Amino acid sequence: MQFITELKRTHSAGQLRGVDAGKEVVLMGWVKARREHGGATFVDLRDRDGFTQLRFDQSLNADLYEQAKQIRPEFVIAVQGRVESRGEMINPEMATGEIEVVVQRLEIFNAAKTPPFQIRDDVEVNEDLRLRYRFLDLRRDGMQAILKTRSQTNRAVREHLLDHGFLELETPILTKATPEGARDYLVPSRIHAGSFYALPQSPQLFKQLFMVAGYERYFQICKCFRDEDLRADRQPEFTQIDIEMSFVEPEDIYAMVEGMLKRIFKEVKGLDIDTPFKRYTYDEAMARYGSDKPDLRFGLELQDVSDVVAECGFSVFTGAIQSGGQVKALRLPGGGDLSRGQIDKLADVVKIYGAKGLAWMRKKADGSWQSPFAKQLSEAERAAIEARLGIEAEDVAFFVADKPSVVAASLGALRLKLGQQLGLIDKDAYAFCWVTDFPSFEYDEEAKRWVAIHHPFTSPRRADISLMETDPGAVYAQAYDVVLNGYELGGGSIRIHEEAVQSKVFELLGLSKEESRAKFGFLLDALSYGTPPHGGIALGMDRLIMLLTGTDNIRDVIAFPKTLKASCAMTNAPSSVDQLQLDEVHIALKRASTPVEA
RNA sequence: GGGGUUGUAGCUCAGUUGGUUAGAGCGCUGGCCUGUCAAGCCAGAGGCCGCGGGUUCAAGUCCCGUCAACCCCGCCA
Repeated sequence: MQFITELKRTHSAGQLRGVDAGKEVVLMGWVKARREHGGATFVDLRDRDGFTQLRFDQSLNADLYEQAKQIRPEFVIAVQGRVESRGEMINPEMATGEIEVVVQRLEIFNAAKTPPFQIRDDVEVNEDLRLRYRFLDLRRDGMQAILKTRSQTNRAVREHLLDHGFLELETPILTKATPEGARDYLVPSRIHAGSFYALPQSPQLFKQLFMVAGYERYFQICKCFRDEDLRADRQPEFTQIDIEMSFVEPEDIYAMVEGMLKRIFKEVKGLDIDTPFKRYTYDEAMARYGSDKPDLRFGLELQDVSDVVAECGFSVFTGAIQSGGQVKALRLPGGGDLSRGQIDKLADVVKIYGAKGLAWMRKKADGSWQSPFAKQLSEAERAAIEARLGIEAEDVAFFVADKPSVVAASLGALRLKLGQQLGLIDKDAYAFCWVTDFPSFEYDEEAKRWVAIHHPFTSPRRADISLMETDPGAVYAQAYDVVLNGYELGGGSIRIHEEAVQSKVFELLGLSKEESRAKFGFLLDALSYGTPPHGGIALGMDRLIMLLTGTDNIRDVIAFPKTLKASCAMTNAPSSVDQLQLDEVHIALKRASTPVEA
């Protein structure tokens, strides 16, 4: 025995071809399948490269044939043998199908219990079981392909940025809690009783300080942490491609990111994507798509009909307009065959986003309207709506009347729902765009104060700086998102590089001079010691991999993800800790916690 | 914090208006088979119907609670 010390693996399991016939080889890997034929046993041997058929033949070696009978799926074995052509028996379906390895020597490194689920892509398995046995799930071809794509993407990012003069620099994981933004993950300090580090929500300030320090072009592929509720595309810890550049304006960032994404798609998918990307201002995206991350793979744009129905007899419309709202519509060409039941289901969609209801009309073949509110409109008003929306016979149009944020959210969601339901989305398309000119601030009704929409270090447009004192809601930011197929792939901004402007923003956000000093004194100091104009962007690596691999679940692209409740099904993190550990970090629990099995 | 879906064999699921002994495919175990291709044929084992209450003569099925996973709203500078 002692195979591993005597013999080295000569080939991977995906490597051998017809021309290799006659070679003596050593393969090591996992048993994917065993087919017993009474006198001959075939074993598919898998490694991360592929799989190769092994043959154990009773007539050639009876002892070995008996040994092979104990082999089961997922055993890890090593074999030495001779590559033979399969002659007439070639399997064109598999890469190594021209050959098989006739085994002369076998060693079982490790037997395997019957796995809790079959290791194959075509067997559906409950996700929580997959996550509990993630080390088995990750053996599946599909998962291996995703993580290989992830590795290739990392490589393409690094090569591209290094080629363009960026330095890959690291920033702290143990850092300072921030008053703005997402909830922080906290780490108690042992040495400083009662004090806490926070895990970074992003390396935002550190990368700006690299610019202050004169590094000019920085990037990092880094973990970020946000303690907020999760979604299909959100994890508590996620990976970001973090970029910052000095002496730039937004156009420089756009060009750089477009070049990088072009390279990624070329190297990873072999696809040439079109650049430059389309551009929409935030206001335009919201108006036309009801979203700041529009899915441009299909049409169904929204239309404002407020002016047309302002004087009509339908109080749902006029009431919304009179209280400062609007009425917008979405025309569905050929939607006339939707049933009432289907329309009711669509009404449920808009209600999720706060719409009180979904008004609709259908233009029948004879030109008349079928609609719950048709009678409330004059003939002229109906004609004006038809003209505005371009309604033709057998079209349906949907209307939402409410305040603008509700109209956008609900019709935007309805648009996506219809796009998916009616198969309007080309699954192979990659529709990129930039969304630019976000508002800088919005008023938080609950907190009764202004908050930054992007982050407090984002530079307002220079012309808008004076508006900060008079009309903060009218200030637009030099902020931009890059959007792909309805996902926010990344976002960034030109940063404030003047201490006076930064102080003004802190003031607007309700931070006193003392608080500003306490929380961000180091930043204000830095801005006072020679700071270049600078800006950057961060791209969500996990979402990028999702789009590159065609999954809609972020857990599929993370090797060891958390569940929706932010726990790890495999390790059972988070778990309780010993009293001693708590004492060391000066923490007393409010009430005795239920011990969690670690 | 709120709304929704799911939970039955190792896995994926079926299980009627509440009614006899809870089924299927895959997997597993054993047998047969020398050219299979994530084989085929035969046989067998395998069930806390998520958990706890309740209604009922009778509950996998109805009701209440609870746990877990998932999807969404809020939240995510």
